[in-house]
Amino acid sequence: MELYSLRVFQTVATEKSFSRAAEKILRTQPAVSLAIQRLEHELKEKLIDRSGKELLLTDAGKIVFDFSRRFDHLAMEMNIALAEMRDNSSGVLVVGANESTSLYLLHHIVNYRRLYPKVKVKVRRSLSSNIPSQLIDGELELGVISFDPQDDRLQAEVIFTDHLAFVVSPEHRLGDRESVSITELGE
Amino acid sequence: MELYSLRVFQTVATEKSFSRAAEKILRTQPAVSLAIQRLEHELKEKLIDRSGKELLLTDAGKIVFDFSRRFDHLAMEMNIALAEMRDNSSGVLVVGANESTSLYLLHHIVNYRRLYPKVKVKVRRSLSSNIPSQLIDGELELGVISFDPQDDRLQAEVIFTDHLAFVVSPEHRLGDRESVSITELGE
DNA sequence: TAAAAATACTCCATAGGTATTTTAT
DNA sequence: ATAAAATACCTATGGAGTATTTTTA
Repeated sequence: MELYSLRVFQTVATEKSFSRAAEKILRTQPAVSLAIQRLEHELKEKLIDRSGKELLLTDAGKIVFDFSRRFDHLAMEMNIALAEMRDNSSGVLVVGANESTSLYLLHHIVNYRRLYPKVKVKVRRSLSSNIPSQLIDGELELGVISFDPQDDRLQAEVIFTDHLAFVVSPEHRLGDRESVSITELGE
Repeated sequence: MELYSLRVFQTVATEKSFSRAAEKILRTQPAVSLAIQRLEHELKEKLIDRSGKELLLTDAGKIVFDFSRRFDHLAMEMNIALAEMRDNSSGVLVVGANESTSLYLLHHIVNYRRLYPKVKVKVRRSLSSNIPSQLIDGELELGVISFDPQDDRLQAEVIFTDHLAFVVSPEHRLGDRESVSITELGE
């Protein structure tokens, strides 16, 4: 059973006429007749009493009429729910990143836009060290950095893991070392 | 938007796969793909995120999924309501009538059966004068008589009005009368 | 590379239209 | 006799199938 048949039936019931209903839903009278017959056949119930002077609903017809209105209401409710959602899902998402990290961001933006095509994504070029404070200030919604921000007002998630190779001349002070820590490089 | 599309979407969402959903609803995978695309196009909302490893619903998808279940429940409720009604509308209707009144009954039986094809109508041939007491006893549901039963345990409704012509020889005692009352005939 | 989904195309079922008949008042 | 609904028949839209390509992990 489909919503369209119920809407046809609902129109016939309210208009109390097949031909007026047909006019209202922009169909011909035979199309309406057949739609009602199909619905009656599907539900295995006569819905309309065509015998009397004015068109009347059978007991089953009254039940179906009642439910067809409830189906309509539900459809309307759904549209409202979707409309409300749209107001919150269309807008701008500002992401902070710098030249090196934005490379790893691209793939995620592609995925995000598939999900929310209505949201405009803005990538703001920003000094890595400034990104945490900009997030806290609300200037950015998301930021990409290559260190742990260590701030419990922020939530961090690893999106990419990279390997850094340290290349140096054999004459250099660290030239014969197997591995070097980041802090040693800072010295 | 039709219930079928919602059911297809619901199946895809629960199965988390287009092909498994197709199998379940006895359709091919492309048919399911297109049905979802039509629904998305109609609602102007992406419903399913196909990018990730596992199939996920978008925000709109979650809303539609929720409503599709409510639509299902409503359809089920309607079927239950109709089933309950059927229990009360199938049975036997016993009508009492005699030879002369049953003539006028036929048309009403035809109409009644159009309304309630499941009810068996039995016409019991009965002496007119016995019908009121049989109705009171519950042996009959309805009776057709040609006089007012004058009993407040019974409800009477005129279903036909007839004219009786009195035909008599001109030699007869009442031969020259313009009109004759029923009581005079009884004398 | 393998799976799952999307696309291309073809076909056919069925909803809807036109013309007409039947029914009811 | 008239108005409304049902029926007959035909057409065409669009949903579903098969075959294939594209995508993504």
